[in-house]
Formats: sequence, C-alpha cells, structure tokens
Amino acid sequence: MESQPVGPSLRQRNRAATRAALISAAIRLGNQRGWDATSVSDIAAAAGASRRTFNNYFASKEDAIVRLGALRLAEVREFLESAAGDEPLWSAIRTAFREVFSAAEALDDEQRRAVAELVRATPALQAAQIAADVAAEKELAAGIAARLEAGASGGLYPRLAAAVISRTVRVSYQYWLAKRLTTPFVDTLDHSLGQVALGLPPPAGS
Amino acid sequence: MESQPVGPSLRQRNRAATRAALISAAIRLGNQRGWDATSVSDIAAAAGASRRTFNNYFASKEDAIVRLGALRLAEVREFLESAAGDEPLWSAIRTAFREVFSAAEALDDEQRRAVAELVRATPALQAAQIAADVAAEKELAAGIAARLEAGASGGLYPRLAAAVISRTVRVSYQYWLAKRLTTPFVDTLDHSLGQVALGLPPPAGS
DNA sequence: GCCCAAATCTGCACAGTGCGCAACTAATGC
DNA sequence: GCATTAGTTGCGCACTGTGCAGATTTGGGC
Repeated sequence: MESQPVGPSLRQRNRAATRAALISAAIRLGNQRGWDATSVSDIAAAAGASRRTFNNYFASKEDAIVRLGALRLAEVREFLESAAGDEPLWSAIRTAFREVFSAAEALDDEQRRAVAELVRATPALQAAQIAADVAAEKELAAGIAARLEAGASGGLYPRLAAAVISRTVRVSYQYWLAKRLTTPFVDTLDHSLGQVALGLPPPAGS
Repeated sequence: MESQPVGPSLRQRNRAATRAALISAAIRLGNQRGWDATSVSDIAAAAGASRRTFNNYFASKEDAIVRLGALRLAEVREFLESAAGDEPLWSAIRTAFREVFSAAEALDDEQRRAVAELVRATPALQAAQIAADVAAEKELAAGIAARLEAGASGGLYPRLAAAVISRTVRVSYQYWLAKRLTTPFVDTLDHSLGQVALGLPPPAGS
C-alpha cells in the first residue's frame, strides 16, 4: 500500500523502452558499420522491432539520432520571457543558457559521445542536426523579440541574434566534445557567448 | 575568320543549357504545384530530359535548387588570404564580403526571388540550403585561421567566427528578400556584419 | 476475474528516390 | 573521315516514407 508515485504506466514504459532500444541500436550500428551502410531494417531488427514500427517513432533514420542532442532553445525562450525585464539583454541571455544547460546536460555521457562521433563522421547527420537547430532557432528569436517588445518583432535584430547564438551553442558544443574538456560545458558556452557579445575580437596578434 | 574568342564549346553550351532548363523547370513546377508534389520525372520531362539525366546533373531534387543560392564562401576565403595582412581582421572580412557579393550577386533577380520563395515555403529545401551553407562554412573558417595563422587553426575562434558569419549572411539575405528592399543587398549585409562585430548591441531601449 | 475500448505493433503494398550498368548518340581532335 | 570521348537514356535494384487493415497488448470499469 505504498503511496503510488503515479509512475508512468506500463504502456508508457514499454514505449520508452522500445524507443531507447531503437536509438541505441541506431547509434551502435551506425558507428559500427557506417551510417550509410545501416538500413532502417537493420536497426529495427537489432532492436527487436519491425521496420514499420521504427517509422512510427521516428520520421527518418536521422531523426532517431538528432532528437537526443536537440538544442533546447524553447526552454531558453521560456526562461527569457519569465525573467526580470530590467536585466540587460545579453546578460539575461547568458543567464538563461547557463540555467538551462547546466540542468539538462547531465545525461548519459557515454552515449552522448557516441552520438557526437557518429554525427561528426556523417554529412547526412550533420545536415539533419543543423536543420533541427535552425528550426528551434525560431523559439529563441521569439524570446528575444518578446524581450525587446518595442514593435521590433518583425525586425532583423531578433532573427540575427537568434541565428548567431544558436550556431554559437552548437559550435561550442562540438569543440567541447572534440577537445574532451573536463570542465563543464556551461563554462565553454558562456565563454563563447561572452566573446560573441564582445563582437568576436580576434584572439591574439592580428 | 573571326578572332575566335575561345567561347565555350558546343558541348559545354549544351550542358549549360540543359542544366539551366532543369533548374528553371524545377523552380517553376515547384512553385506551381508545390515541391513535394513535384517528382524528378516531372521536372526532367518539363525540361525535355530523362529522369536519369537529372540525376547526372544533381545528386538530389533539392540540390538543383540549392546550388543556385549557395554561399560563395570559398571566394571570400580566397579574397581573405590574398589581401594585405596588416588590415584588421574584421575590416578585411567586411571588405571581402563586399567585394565578392557585389560582383556575384548581380544575377537574374526574377529567378532568385522565385527560388527564395520556394525555399521559404519548403522545409526540405531549407534543410538542404542550411546544410550547404554549413559545408561551405569550412572554407571561411580556413580563411580566417590562415589570417590569424598563430597556430590557432585548431582553436575555437575560427570555427566560431565562420559559423556566426555564415549564418549572418544567410539571415540577412532572407531579410533583404522578405522586405523586398530596393537598396543593394551588400549594404544590408555590411550593416549586419558591422552589428555582429560590435557584439550585437540591442537596438533601442533595453 | 473478465471484458471492452483504446493504444500499439506489424505486414503489405505503393510511389519515389539515387545510383550502377550497358547501350546508344553526338561532339571533338587528328 | 574516323576513332575517341563526353553525354544521354532506359532498365534494374535496393532503400525509404507512408497509408491501411488486421492482430496484439494494455488500461480500467464491472
């Protein structure tokens, strides 16, 4: 007669399980025999499901990989819109990213590296990832526009800022993974955003 | 017995002609009946070629559209590397873009708008375009790294700058087209790059 | 415990796609 | 002229995404 924490139902647990099985099968096979040489049927079979089921979960092969590492720009938007309005824009942005990414980024590190390596080595996956980022970018633009709110929502600024920031996050993440840094990713990201907010001054001599 | 200006041979002219026919058929049909409802066979037939021939010219349907509006970042790279080394980096970058884009952008304005509209309305094309931009981005990164050349080629800075700039160009171009500005695109672009180099200061109040 | 409704999985079929291959045609160089 | 070469075409093949219908499993009321 425990207090029943209203855990997910069996249906939902099964669903999550096959989903996870499909994803990790995709990662494993992709890294093992190359992405292009891995068919949907292979992945489904390795996960104990049918080809048709795979496409019930994911719109495409790439989708199964890219979903994991999706930029959570919608969360950043929420954070931006709910924060105090008198904070300077860039300060608010950096705070929002620091908040969102330090909370969510603590997922299974092993698989995350495998995904990154797979994406790095596969043009089709890079394309899918960037496309997803750009789609999410609209969220960030909306958050920035809402914060300026001086009728500038149709202007160039929010879109430009969102695009620049979104790419900054992705490139910084790739760098952080490639260099196998042990410091938290949030630090690298915050540094990059600071550089961008300074106008990307050239590092040393020139 | 004219002086034979060594114009392109008949083969090359034919090739260019079918290529152009395929491209404009793709644009026309795509805008007319929707991109997804347009098959490669349709395009090829409309251009007076076979389905197989289409794929001799383009790797995919999207490729035929995206090639036209590809960011010529390789040219920017060349310009960057050949320019005087004592000019400040950002100044050199803006000059390079001004140079490259004022020369190359003077193509058929009508078709360019049609392409933009088609891409805007088609997620698959947006994805393809972004992917092409990101691929080209590497060129720009190499140019920037070469200019700094202080062993910083493996560092974060060139990649970050290239990514940010590449997206800036694309977003500015979309804005310029959407607003149907009559001023030259180069002006819009230069303004955006200037804003980025200033750290994207928020426009008005905030 | 039992049974129904809803959710989920699966096989099948179908239209598209990208590409390898082998014939065929047209342009080029000598 | 004629051999060489580039370019086009038709055919076939494996793979993909999706609609549809039947089977299977789960959840919840009785």
